[in-house]
Amino acid sequence: MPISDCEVRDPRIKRTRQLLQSALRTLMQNKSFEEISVQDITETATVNRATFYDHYTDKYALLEALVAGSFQMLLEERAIRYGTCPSAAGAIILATCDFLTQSHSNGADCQRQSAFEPLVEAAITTAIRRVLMEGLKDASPSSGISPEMIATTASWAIYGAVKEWSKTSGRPPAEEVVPLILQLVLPILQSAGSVESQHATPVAQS
Amino acid sequence: MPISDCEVRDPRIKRTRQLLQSALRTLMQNKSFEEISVQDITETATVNRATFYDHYTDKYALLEALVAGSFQMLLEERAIRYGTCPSAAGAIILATCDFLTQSHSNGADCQRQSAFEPLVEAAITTAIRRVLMEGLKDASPSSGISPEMIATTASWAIYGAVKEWSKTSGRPPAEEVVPLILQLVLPILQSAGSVESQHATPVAQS
DNA sequence: ACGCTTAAGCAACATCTGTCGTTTTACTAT
DNA sequence: ATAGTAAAACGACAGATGTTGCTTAAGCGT
Repeated sequence: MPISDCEVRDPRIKRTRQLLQSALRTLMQNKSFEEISVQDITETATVNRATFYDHYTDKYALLEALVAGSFQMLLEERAIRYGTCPSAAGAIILATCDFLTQSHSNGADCQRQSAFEPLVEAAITTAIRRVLMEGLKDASPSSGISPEMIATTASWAIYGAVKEWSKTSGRPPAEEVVPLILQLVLPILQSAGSVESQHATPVAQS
Repeated sequence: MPISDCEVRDPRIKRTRQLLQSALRTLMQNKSFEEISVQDITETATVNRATFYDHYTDKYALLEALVAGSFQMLLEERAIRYGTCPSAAGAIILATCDFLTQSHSNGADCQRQSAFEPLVEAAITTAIRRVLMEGLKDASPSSGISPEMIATTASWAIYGAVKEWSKTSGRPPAEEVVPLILQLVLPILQSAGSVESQHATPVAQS
């Protein structure tokens, strides 16, 4: 039975999971995710196959953990916290752009891989939501909309927008779309009855 | 090689896919998706197992087709088109609410099913995006944001919001959240430089 | 009605999966 | 240091997967 991922004291567990995750990382540089078997993973990780199932229910769970961890780390590296204010939200959007383009160019062709992309999506939106919630937990729900609802909606909107951008062929650089996406997402965040958002904030550029 | 799904002339193909999809439907009333094997599906569909792979790469692809088709049908039943205006957007949100609660109560316990939910999400956002695009294709991109970007962002925001609502334990009835979600999503849609959206439209209820 | 085309049925295959029980080894607390 | 705890290795299992080559039969155009 897989134990929650962060509160791991035992170094053996940490080691094994690390091995499995980096093994998957390595393999995905050559094969597409769907072509990789649990056998492949445990083999290159030098871990017994049965041990794999002590940690993850299947390879999809491993992928989810890998992506969630990587993205979480990226956010922390950039010291992104309390994501409500425009600058923080912009930083989150930029990070998502970087992460997606990076894993897109990762050799793992993102053709029609039935279950691959949807899983990544879930991992990323969850991480974004977490950061946004930090910045919303002290906001009064003046609009009748719960902070959870706002955080979830905003996180999905961000991921959707970035995904749309990342799959555009002749896409502009990330720094250029970030303000555009921000323009779409800010109204959502400002629906939280925060201290200074009672006016409409039209953003009207151009 | 699975052929695109709607342009099917041959009645044999239509028949087989129908059998497979309704077989999955039936089985999901008792077992969770992860517990269902391709064997189970083909068995209850009275279709040869090898034939399954002539139509879908795996059971996840079948699920995706099933969900996409069902949701699409729901939208068409309600005659939802050109989803940009508030009333149409509200109808889309309500439909999503209904669809999610329905499939949630479907006996398929939505515990930690690694790849199940994420896949459903992809199918639904795609369908929502399609409807939204119909209403945006004639909107001038005055804000520098492409209609595709707006449609994608809005569709993800909608799905995220509805999902958050549907997993809330003591949730209000659907009719009650629709206007709230609408309030979050409308600003996105109105970022398209449509004919009559230059004013802020604050919606300010309560 | 007839023949061409193509889907579906069928059997068999190597491989992968998920699980179990047992043994061995590594960490933790005292 | 040592005993107790828990993870990892190992071998083996029934079952599911995805693919292949071949045969049967249903749909389509003439």
